[in-house]
Amino acid sequence: MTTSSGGEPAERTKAAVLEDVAGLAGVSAMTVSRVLNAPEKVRPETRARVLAAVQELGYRPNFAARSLVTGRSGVLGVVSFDTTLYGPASTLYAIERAAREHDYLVNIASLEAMTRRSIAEGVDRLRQQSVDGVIVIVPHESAADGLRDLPPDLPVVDVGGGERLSVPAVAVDHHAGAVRATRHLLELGHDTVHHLSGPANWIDANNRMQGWRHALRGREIPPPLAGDWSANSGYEQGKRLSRDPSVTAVFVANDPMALGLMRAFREAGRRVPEDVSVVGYDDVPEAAHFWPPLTTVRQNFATLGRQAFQLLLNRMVGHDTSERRTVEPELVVRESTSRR
Amino acid sequence: MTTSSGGEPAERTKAAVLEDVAGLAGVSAMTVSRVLNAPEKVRPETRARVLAAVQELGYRPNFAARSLVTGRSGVLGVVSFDTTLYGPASTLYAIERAAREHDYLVNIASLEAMTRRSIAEGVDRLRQQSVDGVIVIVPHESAADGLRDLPPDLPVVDVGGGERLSVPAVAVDHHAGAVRATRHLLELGHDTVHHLSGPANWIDANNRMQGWRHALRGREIPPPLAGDWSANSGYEQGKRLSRDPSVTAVFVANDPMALGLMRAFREAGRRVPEDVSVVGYDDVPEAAHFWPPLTTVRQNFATLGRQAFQLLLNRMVGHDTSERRTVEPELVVRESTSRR
DNA sequence: ACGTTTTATGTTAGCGATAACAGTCTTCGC
DNA sequence: GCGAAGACTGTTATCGCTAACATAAAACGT
Repeated sequence: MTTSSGGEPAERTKAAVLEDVAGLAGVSAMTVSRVLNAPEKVRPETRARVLAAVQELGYRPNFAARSLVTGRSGVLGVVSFDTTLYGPASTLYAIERAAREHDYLVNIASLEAMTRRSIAEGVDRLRQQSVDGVIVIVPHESAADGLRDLPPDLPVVDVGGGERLSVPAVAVDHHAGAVRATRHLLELGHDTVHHLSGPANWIDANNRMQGWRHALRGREIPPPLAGDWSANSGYEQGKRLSRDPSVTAVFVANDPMALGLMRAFREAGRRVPEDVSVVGYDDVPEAAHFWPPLTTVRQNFATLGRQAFQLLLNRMVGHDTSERRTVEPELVVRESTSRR
Repeated sequence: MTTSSGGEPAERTKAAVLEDVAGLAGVSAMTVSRVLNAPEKVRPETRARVLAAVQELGYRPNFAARSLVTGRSGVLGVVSFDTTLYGPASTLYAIERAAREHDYLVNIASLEAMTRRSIAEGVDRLRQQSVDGVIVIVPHESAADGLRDLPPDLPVVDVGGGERLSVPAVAVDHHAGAVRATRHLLELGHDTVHHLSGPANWIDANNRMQGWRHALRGREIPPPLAGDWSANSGYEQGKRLSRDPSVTAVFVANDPMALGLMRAFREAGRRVPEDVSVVGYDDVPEAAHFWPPLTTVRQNFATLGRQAFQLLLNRMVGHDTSERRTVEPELVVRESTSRR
């Protein structure tokens, strides 16, 4: 496999390396390296010659070698739970785009479970591949713990992972979002608002529930139900809720569950929004076409992702801010809510 | 935490390297390397000592160094267009899981556009980071071209990228899926079936359209409409279609568009399924809770992703098969279709 | 003109790991 | 009991690149 002593220059057998380019251009390897990394330090003339050689040989720098000597890899990692869910998927996508603009590649590590262990393990997997930094998208209580004892030398940024984090973080202000959703229903004249929450220990679920509670202060607060984010769980809990004739308004913690819930109500003969108003959360692209079109709370995942990347970039160049940024969600009123 | 072995100088300043571990364990670096890569070649006793040293120093192998010498990186790349769409997201997720089981990490490169250029560029981005192989998820006509002139040394597998590909590929048999969907409607007594297709030049869209055409042989084939996969486009085209009273059955190329279309029909006073039957495609998790619950064609993205990874693994160990595997979709009958 | 800076390129020395070969030290056959 | 095979462990020699220093050539000031 090695270039045996053959007197002829080995053709396209092995990928060209720096030395080959240097030879062809009649310069030293170092000069080639400079052309690639700091072109302004090389005379235009030489540069052109080198570039031509690069072109001719189809040379591509060996990433591992460069990484070995510079200590940077140009890759950043994203640890996420279920990249199939709308939120994480959108965030990931935004991160990837932001990263690309800065010439970073993105490595993903999705988690089997959301436990302290598995988060640490995910970060570790990435770290072994020497990523330059990690963004963690784990909207679960366990995130805070999982991030507690990380190697301090690895820049980490969290997305949507709760309050008391030891690292820079970006999050959507779900409390505010929930308050807006709930107030909207109250302002329509409903005496109280029921709540279908997300699964226990999910940060988003908790924050939204707290926001709902907060907005309901001074009123009767009905016991919340919990789903698992799926339309199916919304349907199941919806069937239960639809048996209670006093229910006139429901704030559902995400859109798919709202969809399921509305179906259950409809099947039970309760019209939305005439008999009961429903507000969702997320504003998935389909929400505007649910039946009826869903009033919901829009999260700007693109901004979230971009901000996360920015924060990570800051951390990577040294700024040791433990900054925490917040993205405001927005209520989108459509036709699933109406005056009492 | 760290061992409280006081008095030791220069702790936790630099990450430990092989040599450090070797020193602590009283062996050579090579032996440490062996313990990590071929434990059976080291006496249990020594192995234990080394492992203890690894533990104590919190040693992690330097990926770049290893990669430089072995020529393998343990990373594979996925080139995809829009990882926000249900299909690609699910496929990506499945690939990631399969990869993890085999200790591979996944690098993603999403594309700005689907052109030959941009695909080549995406593969290139990944290649520069020396991925061991690439899976391309680009369900567009341009994929075939984009994959034509790839470096032959890089293992590449395609997912859902059309017929005449120069690389191993996995794909869902959309033709069959569309035939099933269309036949289902015909069997329910509809004279013909209208079609709302995906955007031009998307492989899936074309295949489904062809399947639909095929199933309609010998009958009047109404001119198909085209959307852009979004619920919104389904709504717009639905409005148009709902004005034609002769329409009694529609096969829609994906579920979100079907959702939008059903909304349009409903708003136009045409009941689904009493007046018009609708079949979607994808079976997104929400489809069962649309109103009415959507009859659709289920694609098994998990299988698709797993197979893609398998194929890539084969190619990476040398098997130069240009194998092409097919995954069969399945019709799921729910309540959006009924007898004429 | 001359030393001094500036600019352009070359040299040397690793980065941290593993492959390949080279020793030791056992173990074993007869 | 002694050479040979085997089991472990150690010694180089890279892998491809870039930091840091060294050198040669050009530009500059007075």
